[in-house]
Amino acid sequence: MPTQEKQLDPALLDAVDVFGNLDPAGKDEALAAAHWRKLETGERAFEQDQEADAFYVLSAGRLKVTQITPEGQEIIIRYIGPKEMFGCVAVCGGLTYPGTATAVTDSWALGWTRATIGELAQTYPGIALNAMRTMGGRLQDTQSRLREMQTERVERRIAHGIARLVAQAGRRVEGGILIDFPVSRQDIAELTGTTLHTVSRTLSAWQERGVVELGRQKLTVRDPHALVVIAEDLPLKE
Amino acid sequence: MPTQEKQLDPALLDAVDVFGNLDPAGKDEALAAAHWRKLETGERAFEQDQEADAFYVLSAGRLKVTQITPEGQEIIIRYIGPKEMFGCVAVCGGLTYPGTATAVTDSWALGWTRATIGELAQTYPGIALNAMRTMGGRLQDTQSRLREMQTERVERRIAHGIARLVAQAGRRVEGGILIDFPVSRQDIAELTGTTLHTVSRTLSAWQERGVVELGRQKLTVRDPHALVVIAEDLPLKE
DNA sequence: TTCCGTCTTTGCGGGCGGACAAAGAACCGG
DNA sequence: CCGGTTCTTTGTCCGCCCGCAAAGACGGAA
Repeated sequence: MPTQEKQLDPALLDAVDVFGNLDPAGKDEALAAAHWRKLETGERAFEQDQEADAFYVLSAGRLKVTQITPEGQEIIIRYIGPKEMFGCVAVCGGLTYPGTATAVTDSWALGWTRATIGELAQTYPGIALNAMRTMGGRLQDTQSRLREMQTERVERRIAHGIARLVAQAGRRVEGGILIDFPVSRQDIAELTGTTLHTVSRTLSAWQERGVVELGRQKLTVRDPHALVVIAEDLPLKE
Repeated sequence: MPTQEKQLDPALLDAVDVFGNLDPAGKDEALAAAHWRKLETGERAFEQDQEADAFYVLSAGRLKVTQITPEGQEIIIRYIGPKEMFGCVAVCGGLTYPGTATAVTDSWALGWTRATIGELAQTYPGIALNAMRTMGGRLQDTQSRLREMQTERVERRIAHGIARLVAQAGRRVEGGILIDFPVSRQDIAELTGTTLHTVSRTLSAWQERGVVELGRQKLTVRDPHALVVIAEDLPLKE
Protein backbone atom coordinates (compact mmCIF):
# COMPACT_ATOMS: atom_id res chain seq x y z
CA MET A 1 0.00 0.00 0.00
CA PRO A 2 1.47 3.32 -1.03
CA THR A 3 2.24 5.28 2.10
CA GLN A 4 1.18 8.59 0.59
CA GLU A 5 -2.44 8.73 -0.52
CA LYS A 6 -2.18 11.99 -2.43
CA GLN A 7 -3.20 11.63 -6.04
CA LEU A 8 -0.23 11.25 -8.32
CA ASP A 9 0.30 11.73 -11.99
CA PRO A 10 -0.60 8.29 -13.35
CA ALA A 11 2.44 8.44 -15.60
CA LEU A 12 4.57 8.06 -12.51
CA LEU A 13 3.29 4.54 -12.16
CA ASP A 14 4.92 3.62 -15.45
CA ALA A 15 8.10 3.25 -13.47
CA VAL A 16 7.19 -0.35 -12.71
CA ASP A 17 7.71 -1.04 -16.41
CA VAL A 18 11.31 -1.47 -15.42
CA PHE A 19 10.37 -4.92 -14.20
CA GLY A 20 9.85 -6.07 -17.76
CA ASN A 21 6.88 -7.91 -19.16
CA LEU A 22 4.75 -8.19 -16.09
CA ASP A 23 1.08 -8.90 -16.72
CA PRO A 24 -1.30 -6.15 -15.51
CA ALA A 25 -2.08 -8.14 -12.37
CA GLY A 26 1.61 -8.33 -11.58
CA LYS A 27 2.03 -4.60 -11.96
CA ASP A 28 -0.90 -3.94 -9.69
CA GLU A 29 0.47 -6.33 -7.12
CA ALA A 30 3.89 -4.71 -7.27
CA LEU A 31 2.37 -1.25 -6.92
CA ALA A 32 0.20 -2.32 -4.03
CA ALA A 33 3.25 -3.58 -2.19
CA ALA A 34 5.28 -0.47 -2.83
CA HIS A 35 5.62 2.75 -0.90
CA TRP A 36 6.20 6.20 -2.32
CA ARG A 37 9.04 8.43 -1.32
CA LYS A 38 9.25 12.08 -2.21
CA LEU A 39 12.80 13.37 -2.19
CA GLU A 40 13.49 17.09 -2.14
CA THR A 41 16.64 18.31 -3.84
CA GLY A 42 19.56 17.44 -1.60
CA GLU A 43 17.61 14.84 0.36
CA ARG A 44 19.03 11.34 0.61
CA ALA A 45 17.22 8.11 -0.17
CA PHE A 46 19.82 6.16 1.77
CA GLU A 47 23.37 6.53 3.00
CA GLN A 48 26.58 4.61 2.63
CA ASP A 49 27.02 1.77 5.15
CA GLN A 50 23.42 1.98 6.22
CA GLU A 51 21.51 -1.32 6.34
CA ALA A 52 20.25 -2.14 2.85
CA ASP A 53 16.59 -2.57 3.71
CA ALA A 54 14.91 -1.25 0.59
CA PHE A 55 15.09 -1.32 -3.16
CA TYR A 56 13.81 1.51 -5.35
CA VAL A 57 12.76 2.54 -8.81
CA LEU A 58 12.91 6.22 -9.62
CA SER A 59 9.68 7.64 -11.05
CA ALA A 60 10.69 11.21 -11.64
CA GLY A 61 13.66 13.42 -10.96
CA ARG A 62 17.31 12.52 -10.73
CA LEU A 63 19.67 11.14 -8.08
CA LYS A 64 23.39 10.82 -7.79
CA VAL A 65 24.98 7.81 -6.12
CA THR A 66 28.23 8.70 -4.40
CA GLN A 67 30.89 7.07 -2.29
CA ILE A 68 33.09 8.79 0.21
CA THR A 69 36.56 7.67 1.21
CA PRO A 70 37.77 7.56 4.82
CA GLU A 71 39.76 10.71 3.96
CA GLY A 72 36.55 12.50 3.03
CA GLN A 73 37.13 12.49 -0.71
CA GLU A 74 33.85 12.01 -2.58
CA ILE A 75 33.29 10.38 -5.95
CA ILE A 76 30.17 9.97 -8.05
CA ILE A 77 29.39 6.36 -8.91
CA ARG A 78 26.52 7.14 -11.27
CA TYR A 79 23.45 9.23 -11.89
CA ILE A 80 20.00 7.65 -11.74
CA GLY A 81 17.21 8.82 -14.03
CA PRO A 82 13.48 8.01 -14.30
CA LYS A 83 12.63 4.32 -14.64
CA GLU A 84 16.01 3.26 -13.32
CA MET A 85 16.53 0.99 -10.33
CA PHE A 86 18.68 1.97 -7.38
CA GLY A 87 19.51 0.33 -4.11
CA CYS A 88 19.87 -2.91 -6.07
CA VAL A 89 22.20 -4.20 -3.41
CA ALA A 90 19.10 -4.94 -1.35
CA VAL A 91 18.13 -7.64 -3.82
CA CYS A 92 21.50 -9.19 -4.40
CA GLY A 93 22.83 -10.20 -1.07
CA GLY A 94 24.54 -7.08 0.20
CA LEU A 95 23.97 -6.13 3.81
CA THR A 96 24.67 -2.41 3.61
CA TYR A 97 24.46 0.20 0.87
CA PRO A 98 27.86 0.74 -0.70
CA GLY A 99 27.04 4.37 -1.50
CA THR A 100 24.78 7.31 -0.79
CA ALA A 101 21.84 8.27 -3.03
CA THR A 102 21.10 12.00 -3.09
CA ALA A 103 18.39 13.80 -5.08
CA VAL A 104 19.84 16.44 -7.39
CA THR A 105 16.36 17.58 -8.40
CA ASP A 106 13.05 17.03 -6.65
CA SER A 107 12.23 13.38 -7.16
CA TRP A 108 9.71 10.63 -6.63
CA ALA A 109 10.63 7.00 -6.07
CA LEU A 110 8.79 3.72 -5.59
CA GLY A 111 10.29 1.60 -2.83
CA TRP A 112 9.99 -2.00 -1.69
CA THR A 113 11.41 -3.53 1.43
CA ARG A 114 13.97 -6.23 0.92
CA ALA A 115 11.49 -8.92 2.02
CA THR A 116 8.72 -7.63 -0.22
CA ILE A 117 10.81 -7.40 -3.34
CA GLY A 118 12.17 -10.88 -2.62
CA GLU A 119 8.65 -12.33 -2.54
CA LEU A 120 7.62 -10.46 -5.67
CA ALA A 121 10.69 -11.71 -7.49
CA GLN A 122 9.78 -15.27 -6.57
CA THR A 123 6.31 -14.89 -8.05
CA TYR A 124 7.45 -12.98 -11.11
CA PRO A 125 10.80 -14.28 -12.38
CA GLY A 126 10.93 -11.43 -14.86
CA ILE A 127 11.83 -9.10 -12.04
CA ALA A 128 15.00 -11.02 -11.17
CA LEU A 129 15.87 -11.40 -14.82
CA ASN A 130 15.53 -7.70 -15.38
CA ALA A 131 17.51 -6.84 -12.29
CA MET A 132 20.28 -9.08 -13.58
CA ARG A 133 20.31 -7.31 -16.93
CA THR A 134 20.57 -4.00 -15.14
CA MET A 135 23.40 -5.23 -12.96
CA GLY A 136 25.20 -6.60 -15.99
CA GLY A 137 24.90 -3.30 -17.81
CA ARG A 138 26.17 -1.35 -14.84
CA LEU A 139 29.07 -3.70 -14.34
CA GLN A 140 30.13 -3.18 -17.93
CA ASP A 141 29.66 0.53 -17.61
CA THR A 142 31.77 0.67 -14.47
CA GLN A 143 34.46 -1.43 -16.13
CA SER A 144 34.53 1.02 -19.00
CA ARG A 145 35.05 3.89 -16.63
CA LEU A 146 37.79 1.97 -14.89
CA ARG A 147 39.47 1.37 -18.22
CA GLU A 148 39.21 5.06 -19.03
CA MET A 149 40.69 6.01 -15.68
CA GLN A 150 43.61 3.69 -16.27
CA THR A 151 44.42 4.54 -19.85
CA GLU A 152 43.26 8.08 -20.59
CA ARG A 153 44.42 11.54 -19.63
CA VAL A 154 42.08 14.01 -18.01
CA GLU A 155 40.83 15.81 -21.08
CA ARG A 156 39.66 12.57 -22.69
CA ARG A 157 38.13 11.39 -19.44
CA ILE A 158 36.19 14.60 -19.07
CA ALA A 159 34.99 14.26 -22.64
CA HIS A 160 33.86 10.69 -21.99
CA GLY A 161 32.16 11.68 -18.76
CA ILE A 162 30.23 14.48 -20.42
CA ALA A 163 29.34 12.28 -23.37
CA ARG A 164 27.85 9.87 -20.87
CA LEU A 165 25.85 12.66 -19.25
CA VAL A 166 24.60 13.76 -22.66
CA ALA A 167 23.49 10.23 -23.52
CA GLN A 168 21.76 9.85 -20.20
CA ALA A 169 20.25 13.23 -19.58
CA GLY A 170 20.76 15.36 -22.66
CA ARG A 171 17.90 17.61 -23.77
CA ARG A 172 17.88 19.24 -27.19
CA VAL A 173 17.73 22.99 -26.97
CA GLU A 174 18.35 25.68 -29.53
CA GLY A 175 21.98 25.48 -30.49
CA GLY A 176 23.00 22.34 -28.66
CA ILE A 177 22.26 19.72 -26.06
CA LEU A 178 21.74 20.70 -22.46
CA ILE A 179 22.42 18.47 -19.47
CA ASP A 180 19.01 18.75 -17.87
CA PHE A 181 19.92 18.79 -14.22
CA PRO A 182 22.28 21.01 -12.22
CA VAL A 183 25.84 19.79 -12.54
CA SER A 184 28.78 21.68 -11.08
CA ARG A 185 32.46 21.59 -12.08
CA GLN A 186 33.04 19.74 -8.82
CA ASP A 187 30.50 17.09 -9.88
CA ILE A 188 32.28 16.56 -13.17
CA ALA A 189 35.57 16.30 -11.31
CA GLU A 190 34.18 13.61 -8.99
CA LEU A 191 32.84 11.80 -12.02
CA THR A 192 36.09 11.81 -13.97
CA GLY A 193 38.74 11.59 -11.30
CA THR A 194 40.27 15.03 -11.36
CA THR A 195 39.89 18.38 -9.60
CA LEU A 196 37.34 21.11 -10.15
CA HIS A 197 40.20 23.39 -11.18
CA THR A 198 41.28 21.17 -14.02
CA VAL A 199 37.66 20.70 -15.10
CA SER A 200 37.12 24.44 -15.12
CA ARG A 201 40.27 25.04 -17.18
CA THR A 202 39.41 22.29 -19.64
CA LEU A 203 35.82 23.41 -20.14
CA SER A 204 36.91 27.02 -20.54
CA ALA A 205 39.25 25.94 -23.32
CA TRP A 206 36.43 24.03 -24.97
CA GLN A 207 34.13 27.01 -24.70
CA GLU A 208 36.83 29.05 -26.41
CA ARG A 209 36.71 26.59 -29.28
CA GLY A 210 32.91 26.62 -29.39
CA VAL A 211 32.51 23.03 -28.25
CA VAL A 212 30.44 23.83 -25.18
CA GLU A 213 28.52 26.69 -23.61
CA LEU A 214 29.05 27.12 -19.89
CA GLY A 215 26.87 28.43 -17.10
CA ARG A 216 26.61 28.10 -13.38
CA GLN A 217 25.86 24.41 -12.73
CA LYS A 218 24.86 24.30 -16.36
CA LEU A 219 26.46 22.84 -19.45
CA THR A 220 25.34 22.87 -23.07
CA VAL A 221 27.18 20.89 -25.69
CA ARG A 222 27.24 22.99 -28.84
CA ASP A 223 29.28 20.63 -30.96
CA PRO A 224 28.71 16.99 -30.00
CA HIS A 225 30.94 15.80 -32.81
CA ALA A 226 33.92 17.73 -31.48
CA LEU A 227 33.28 16.15 -28.10
CA VAL A 228 33.47 12.69 -29.62
CA VAL A 229 36.68 13.62 -31.41
CA ILE A 230 38.23 14.63 -28.11
CA ALA A 231 36.95 11.49 -26.41
CA GLU A 232 38.10 9.04 -29.07
CA ASP A 233 40.71 10.48 -31.37
CA LEU A 234 43.17 12.35 -29.24
CA PRO A 235 46.52 10.68 -29.90
CA LEU A 236 47.68 9.70 -26.42
CA LYS A 237 50.25 7.13 -27.48
CA GLU A 238 51.08 4.62 -30.20
CA MET B 1 27.20 -34.52 -21.81
CA PRO B 2 30.80 -33.66 -21.07
CA THR B 3 32.66 -33.45 -24.35
CA GLN B 4 35.78 -35.05 -22.97
CA GLU B 5 35.33 -38.57 -21.63
CA LYS B 6 38.68 -38.85 -19.91
CA GLN B 7 38.41 -39.62 -16.23
CA LEU B 8 38.69 -36.51 -14.12
CA ASP B 9 39.49 -35.90 -10.52
CA PRO B 10 36.03 -36.02 -8.94
CA ALA B 11 36.95 -32.99 -6.88
CA LEU B 12 36.78 -30.97 -10.08
CA LEU B 13 33.06 -31.55 -10.14
CA ASP B 14 32.69 -29.60 -6.92
CA ALA B 15 32.81 -26.53 -9.09
CA VAL B 16 29.05 -26.76 -9.56
CA ASP B 17 28.72 -25.90 -5.88
CA VAL B 18 28.92 -22.36 -7.07
CA PHE B 19 25.28 -22.67 -8.05
CA GLY B 20 24.32 -22.77 -4.40
CA ASN B 21 22.02 -25.22 -2.70
CA LEU B 22 21.14 -27.43 -5.59
CA ASP B 23 19.78 -30.83 -4.70
CA PRO B 24 21.92 -33.78 -5.91
CA ALA B 25 19.62 -34.33 -8.87
CA GLY B 26 20.10 -30.71 -9.88
CA LYS B 27 23.85 -31.01 -9.73
CA ASP B 28 23.79 -34.13 -11.85
CA GLU B 29 21.53 -32.46 -14.35
CA ALA B 30 23.78 -29.43 -14.53
CA LEU B 31 26.86 -31.58 -14.96
CA ALA B 32 25.20 -33.67 -17.64
CA ALA B 33 24.41 -30.53 -19.60
CA ALA B 34 27.90 -29.12 -19.29
CA HIS B 35 30.96 -29.51 -21.44
CA TRP B 36 34.55 -29.54 -20.24
CA ARG B 37 37.21 -27.24 -21.53
CA LYS B 38 40.88 -27.71 -20.87
CA LEU B 39 42.84 -24.47 -21.19
CA GLU B 40 46.61 -24.54 -21.49
CA THR B 41 48.52 -21.60 -20.08
CA GLY B 42 48.10 -18.70 -22.45
CA GLU B 43 45.04 -20.20 -24.13
CA ARG B 44 41.87 -18.14 -24.28
CA ALA B 45 38.40 -19.25 -23.20
CA PHE B 46 36.86 -16.43 -25.22
CA GLU B 47 37.83 -13.10 -26.68
CA GLN B 48 36.60 -9.56 -26.44
CA ASP B 49 33.72 -8.69 -28.81
CA GLN B 50 33.16 -12.34 -29.66
CA GLU B 51 29.55 -13.55 -29.45
CA ALA B 52 28.74 -14.45 -25.85
CA ASP B 53 27.55 -17.98 -26.43
CA ALA B 54 28.74 -19.72 -23.29
CA PHE B 55 28.94 -19.32 -19.55
CA TYR B 56 31.63 -21.00 -17.45
CA VAL B 57 32.67 -22.05 -13.99
CA LEU B 58 36.36 -22.57 -13.40
CA SER B 59 37.22 -25.95 -11.84
CA ALA B 60 40.96 -25.64 -11.52
CA GLY B 61 43.65 -23.20 -12.52
CA ARG B 62 43.44 -19.46 -12.94
CA LEU B 63 42.37 -17.02 -15.65
CA LYS B 64 42.72 -13.33 -16.16
CA VAL B 65 40.00 -11.27 -17.79
CA THR B 66 41.38 -8.36 -19.76
CA GLN B 67 40.15 -5.53 -21.93
CA ILE B 68 42.10 -3.87 -24.66
CA THR B 69 41.61 -0.30 -25.83
CA PRO B 70 41.49 0.71 -29.50
CA GLU B 71 45.01 2.08 -28.95
CA GLY B 72 46.22 -1.37 -27.91
CA GLN B 73 46.57 -0.59 -24.24
CA GLU B 74 45.57 -3.62 -22.15
CA ILE B 75 44.09 -3.63 -18.65
CA ILE B 76 43.24 -6.49 -16.31
CA ILE B 77 39.62 -6.51 -15.21
CA ARG B 78 39.98 -9.35 -12.72
CA TYR B 79 41.49 -12.73 -12.00
CA ILE B 80 39.27 -15.80 -11.84
CA GLY B 81 40.04 -18.65 -9.44
CA PRO B 82 38.54 -22.11 -8.88
CA LYS B 83 34.77 -22.21 -8.27
CA GLU B 84 34.31 -18.77 -9.75
CA MET B 85 31.99 -17.97 -12.65
CA PHE B 86 33.17 -16.22 -15.76
CA GLY B 87 31.50 -15.27 -19.00
CA CYS B 88 28.54 -14.17 -16.88
CA VAL B 89 27.55 -11.79 -19.64
CA ALA B 90 26.07 -14.80 -21.44
CA VAL B 91 23.40 -15.06 -18.73
CA CYS B 92 22.59 -11.43 -18.30
CA GLY B 93 21.63 -10.13 -21.65
CA GLY B 94 24.93 -9.16 -23.21
CA LEU B 95 25.49 -10.06 -26.83
CA THR B 96 29.28 -10.10 -26.89
CA TYR B 97 31.98 -10.67 -24.28
CA PRO B 98 33.27 -7.35 -22.96
CA GLY B 99 36.71 -8.84 -22.34
CA THR B 100 39.11 -11.66 -23.06
CA ALA B 101 39.63 -14.61 -20.68
CA THR B 102 43.15 -16.04 -20.76
CA ALA B 103 44.53 -18.93 -18.69
CA VAL B 104 47.54 -17.89 -16.63
CA THR B 105 48.06 -21.48 -15.46
CA ASP B 106 46.77 -24.72 -16.97
CA SER B 107 43.08 -24.76 -16.20
CA TRP B 108 39.86 -26.74 -16.41
CA ALA B 109 36.46 -25.16 -16.83
CA LEU B 110 32.86 -26.33 -17.00
CA GLY B 111 30.88 -24.65 -19.75
CA TRP B 112 27.22 -24.27 -20.65
CA THR B 113 25.77 -22.73 -23.75
CA ARG B 114 23.64 -19.66 -23.27
CA ALA B 115 20.48 -21.64 -24.05
CA THR B 116 21.37 -24.49 -21.71
CA ILE B 117 22.19 -22.31 -18.74
CA GLY B 118 19.00 -20.37 -19.37
CA GLU B 119 16.91 -23.51 -19.13
CA LEU B 120 18.75 -24.72 -16.06
CA ALA B 121 18.24 -21.38 -14.38
CA GLN B 122 14.53 -21.62 -15.01
CA THR B 123 14.33 -25.03 -13.33
CA TYR B 124 16.61 -24.12 -10.47
CA PRO B 125 16.07 -20.52 -9.35
CA GLY B 126 19.05 -20.81 -7.04
CA ILE B 127 21.30 -20.50 -10.05
CA ALA B 128 19.98 -17.09 -11.02
CA LEU B 129 20.01 -15.96 -7.41
CA ASN B 130 23.61 -16.99 -7.04
CA ALA B 131 24.62 -15.39 -10.30
CA MET B 132 23.04 -12.17 -9.10
CA ARG B 133 25.00 -12.29 -5.86
CA THR B 134 28.18 -12.78 -7.84
CA MET B 135 27.39 -9.88 -10.13
CA GLY B 136 26.59 -7.70 -7.15
CA GLY B 137 29.87 -8.55 -5.52
CA ARG B 138 31.82 -7.84 -8.66
CA LEU B 139 30.05 -4.56 -9.22
CA GLN B 140 31.01 -3.42 -5.75
CA ASP B 141 34.54 -4.64 -6.24
CA THR B 142 34.86 -2.77 -9.52
CA GLN B 143 33.42 0.36 -7.93
CA SER B 144 36.03 0.12 -5.20
CA ARG B 145 38.78 -0.06 -7.76
CA LEU B 146 37.30 2.91 -9.57
CA ARG B 147 37.26 4.84 -6.33
CA GLU B 148 40.89 3.91 -5.69
CA MET B 149 41.88 4.99 -9.20
CA GLN B 150 40.19 8.34 -8.69
CA THR B 151 41.43 9.16 -5.21
CA GLU B 152 44.72 7.36 -4.56
CA ARG B 153 48.28 7.80 -5.76
CA VAL B 154 50.19 5.03 -7.40
CA GLU B 155 51.87 3.52 -4.36
CA ARG B 156 48.60 3.08 -2.50
CA ARG B 157 46.92 1.64 -5.57
CA ILE B 158 49.67 -0.91 -5.99
CA ALA B 159 49.33 -1.83 -2.32
CA HIS B 160 45.57 -2.26 -2.72
CA GLY B 161 46.01 -4.32 -5.87
CA ILE B 162 48.49 -6.66 -4.24
CA ALA B 163 46.36 -6.94 -1.12
CA ARG B 164 43.54 -8.06 -3.38
CA LEU B 165 45.77 -10.65 -5.02
CA VAL B 166 46.83 -11.91 -1.61
CA ALA B 167 43.23 -12.25 -0.46
CA GLN B 168 42.30 -14.04 -3.65
CA ALA B 169 45.29 -16.23 -4.35
CA GLY B 170 47.68 -15.97 -1.43
CA ARG B 171 49.40 -19.16 -0.26
CA ARG B 172 51.19 -19.34 3.06
CA VAL B 173 54.84 -20.22 2.64
CA GLU B 174 57.79 -19.97 5.02
CA GLY B 175 58.31 -16.33 5.76
CA GLY B 176 55.34 -14.82 4.00
CA ILE B 177 52.44 -15.18 1.62
CA LEU B 178 53.07 -16.07 -2.00
CA ILE B 179 50.82 -15.14 -4.90
CA ASP B 180 50.34 -18.61 -6.26
CA PHE B 181 50.32 -17.91 -9.98
CA PRO B 182 52.80 -16.15 -12.23
CA VAL B 183 52.31 -12.41 -12.09
CA SER B 184 54.64 -9.98 -13.85
CA ARG B 185 55.33 -6.34 -13.09
CA GLN B 186 53.43 -5.57 -16.27
CA ASP B 187 50.41 -7.47 -14.91
CA ILE B 188 50.43 -5.45 -11.72
CA ALA B 189 50.69 -2.28 -13.78
CA GLU B 190 47.67 -3.25 -15.84
CA LEU B 191 45.81 -4.02 -12.64
CA THR B 192 46.56 -0.74 -10.91
CA GLY B 193 46.69 1.76 -13.74
CA THR B 194 50.36 2.57 -13.98
CA THR B 195 53.45 1.44 -15.90
CA LEU B 196 55.68 -1.54 -15.31
CA HIS B 197 58.55 0.87 -14.61
CA THR B 198 56.77 2.51 -11.73
CA VAL B 199 55.67 -0.87 -10.38
CA SER B 200 59.23 -2.14 -10.53
CA ARG B 201 60.56 0.91 -8.72
CA THR B 202 57.86 0.77 -6.07
CA LEU B 203 58.29 -2.94 -5.39
CA SER B 204 62.06 -2.57 -5.27
CA ALA B 205 61.66 0.08 -2.59
CA TRP B 206 59.33 -2.21 -0.66
CA GLN B 207 61.80 -5.06 -0.93
CA GLU B 208 64.43 -2.74 0.48
CA ARG B 209 62.18 -2.23 3.48
CA GLY B 210 61.49 -5.95 3.83
CA VAL B 211 57.82 -5.69 2.94
CA VAL B 212 58.00 -8.03 -0.04
CA GLU B 213 60.33 -10.55 -1.64
CA LEU B 214 60.60 -10.33 -5.41
CA GLY B 215 61.26 -12.87 -8.12
CA ARG B 216 60.64 -13.27 -11.80
CA GLN B 217 56.85 -13.29 -12.16
CA LYS B 218 56.79 -14.07 -8.47
CA LEU B 219 55.88 -12.04 -5.43
CA THR B 220 55.92 -12.95 -1.75
CA VAL B 221 54.52 -10.61 0.86
CA ARG B 222 56.81 -10.80 3.89
CA ASP B 223 55.02 -8.22 6.00
CA PRO B 224 51.28 -8.12 5.27
CA HIS B 225 50.74 -5.56 7.99
CA ALA B 226 53.10 -3.10 6.37
CA LEU B 227 51.21 -3.59 3.12
CA VAL B 228 47.96 -2.65 4.80
CA VAL B 229 49.62 0.40 6.33
CA ILE B 230 50.68 1.54 2.89
CA ALA B 231 47.24 0.82 1.45
CA GLU B 232 45.24 2.57 4.16
CA ASP B 233 47.31 4.93 6.24
CA LEU B 234 49.58 6.80 3.89
CA PRO B 235 48.74 10.46 4.36
CA LEU B 236 47.76 11.55 0.88
CA LYS B 237 45.92 14.68 1.84
CA GLU B 238 44.11 16.43 4.67
C1' DT C 1 19.25 47.43 -3.63
C1' DT C 2 23.05 45.18 -0.66
C1' DC C 3 24.98 41.34 1.53
C1' DC C 4 26.56 36.77 1.60
C1' DG C 5 27.35 32.20 0.32
C1' DT C 6 28.36 29.18 -3.36
C1' DC C 7 30.30 28.29 -7.59
C1' DT C 8 33.81 29.41 -10.96
C1' DT C 9 37.94 31.24 -13.06
C1' DT C 10 42.79 32.01 -13.39
C1' DG C 11 47.75 32.20 -12.11
C1' DC C 12 51.82 29.98 -10.41
C1' DG C 13 55.06 26.47 -8.75
C1' DG C 14 56.31 21.89 -7.83
C1' DG C 15 56.16 16.97 -7.84
C1' DC C 16 54.48 12.59 -9.22
C1' DG C 17 54.93 9.51 -12.44
C1' DG C 18 55.14 8.72 -17.51
C1' DA C 19 58.30 8.34 -21.70
C1' DC C 20 62.55 6.89 -23.36
C1' DA C 21 66.73 4.30 -23.14
C1' DA C 22 69.82 0.74 -22.06
C1' DA C 23 71.71 -2.77 -19.42
C1' DG C 24 71.17 -6.76 -16.50
C1' DA C 25 68.95 -11.22 -15.18
C1' DA C 26 66.29 -15.30 -15.68
C1' DC C 27 64.44 -18.79 -18.51
C1' DC C 28 64.11 -21.77 -22.71
C1' DG C 29 65.30 -24.38 -26.52
C1' DG C 30 68.65 -26.31 -29.40
C1' DC D 1 76.69 -24.44 -23.25
C1' DC D 2 75.07 -20.78 -25.96
C1' DG D 3 71.99 -17.61 -28.28
C1' DG D 4 67.56 -15.61 -28.15
C1' DT D 5 63.62 -14.05 -25.82
C1' DT D 6 61.20 -12.23 -22.15
C1' DC D 7 61.14 -9.99 -17.89
C1' DT D 8 63.18 -6.69 -14.74
C1' DT D 9 65.93 -2.93 -13.02
C1' DT D 10 67.73 1.61 -13.02
C1' DG D 11 68.82 6.31 -14.71
C1' DT D 12 67.40 10.74 -16.70
C1' DC D 13 64.31 14.06 -18.37
C1' DC D 14 60.18 16.44 -18.74
C1' DG D 15 55.24 17.44 -18.90
C1' DC D 16 50.71 16.88 -17.09
C1' DC D 17 48.06 17.93 -13.49
C1' DC D 18 47.51 18.77 -8.61
C1' DG D 19 47.78 21.95 -4.67
C1' DC D 20 47.50 26.39 -3.15
C1' DA D 21 45.81 30.99 -3.40
C1' DA D 22 42.96 34.79 -4.53
C1' DA D 23 39.83 37.18 -7.13
C1' DG D 24 35.69 37.19 -9.79
C1' DA D 25 30.73 35.90 -11.12
C1' DC D 26 26.25 34.55 -10.02
C1' DG D 27 22.08 33.92 -7.38
C1' DG D 28 19.21 34.12 -3.34
C1' DA D 29 17.53 36.41 0.71
C1' DA D 30 16.43 40.24 3.39
